[in-house]
Amino acid sequence: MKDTPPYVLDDQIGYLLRRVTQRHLVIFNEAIPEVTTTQFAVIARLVQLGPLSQNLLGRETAMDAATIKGVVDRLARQGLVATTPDPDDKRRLTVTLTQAGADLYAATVATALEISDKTLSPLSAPERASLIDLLSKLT
Amino acid sequence: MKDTPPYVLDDQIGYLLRRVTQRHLVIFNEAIPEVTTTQFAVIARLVQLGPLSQNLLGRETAMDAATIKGVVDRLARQGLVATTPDPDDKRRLTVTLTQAGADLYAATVATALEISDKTLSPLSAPERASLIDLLSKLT
DNA sequence: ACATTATTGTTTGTATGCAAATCAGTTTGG
DNA sequence: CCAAACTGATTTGCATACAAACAATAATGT
Repeated sequence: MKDTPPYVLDDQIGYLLRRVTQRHLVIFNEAIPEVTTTQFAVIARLVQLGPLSQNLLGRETAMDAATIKGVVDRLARQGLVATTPDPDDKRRLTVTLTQAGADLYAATVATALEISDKTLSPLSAPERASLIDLLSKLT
Repeated sequence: MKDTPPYVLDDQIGYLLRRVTQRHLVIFNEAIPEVTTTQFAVIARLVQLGPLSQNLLGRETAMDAATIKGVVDRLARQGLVATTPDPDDKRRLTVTLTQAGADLYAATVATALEISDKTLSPLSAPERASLIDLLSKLT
């Protein structure tokens, strides 16, 4: 008859994820204060995939419809994206990157890579690759 | 002269952390709908450390003063913790686990461990240990 | 003793993030 | 064809999460 293992908060995957995320957000915000990590993810997807409907953009960036709406609204307020109605489907709202959005991406993408590097800086190169690989499997 | 590596959103540590966290929150919420992950972390710390001042409790659970206040308020509303003024330091608010809070912890801690397991279920045992170890280094 | 500094807690504002309800528009099956 | 099912977008409500400003209290140094 085995004992239940003790519950050590600091070793739980959820708690570790939260703390590492916190550290990453600080690093990101110091390096690119103009936008948040989620906003940058949206911009990166628009660069990669071109204009998308709002909900599809949300799915491509792992945000539900309510969340992506808020993010797109704030990006639009900053002039980084624009929304236009879709003539083929009157329900759809097409989200497009503006020139200002494209410029911001061009100006910050190298920094974004440095941010990822800095977040992983306590790890060796093989450890970094291993962590990315392991996290990818948990998606 | 080297090329800048391409920016692949899906390989960025921040994006992966967000997605894995999302998956974990779903698993947690299905298994223990009574409280959130952060609320459970607070309860676990109170079990481990006993009554603490609100801000110290926040530091022990990686939440700033504003965040821990909200979490404590919601736990108190559910009757899982209670707050009492500290006679020795009139600024301090001591947060104590109630009997209901202790009961909930006792009833759910085994499930909480299963949640961590389920979150890590796509990984082998050595991979799980490796991931926990790598994440711990990024705190 | 007392002015400076630090700490504790609160409040406001902004930004995710999800659930659930709702409305408009589109697709599909019989 | 047309009712039913589905999809896109919006809104509300709740729960983190942090920044900044504030008031009350405590600790510190001279």
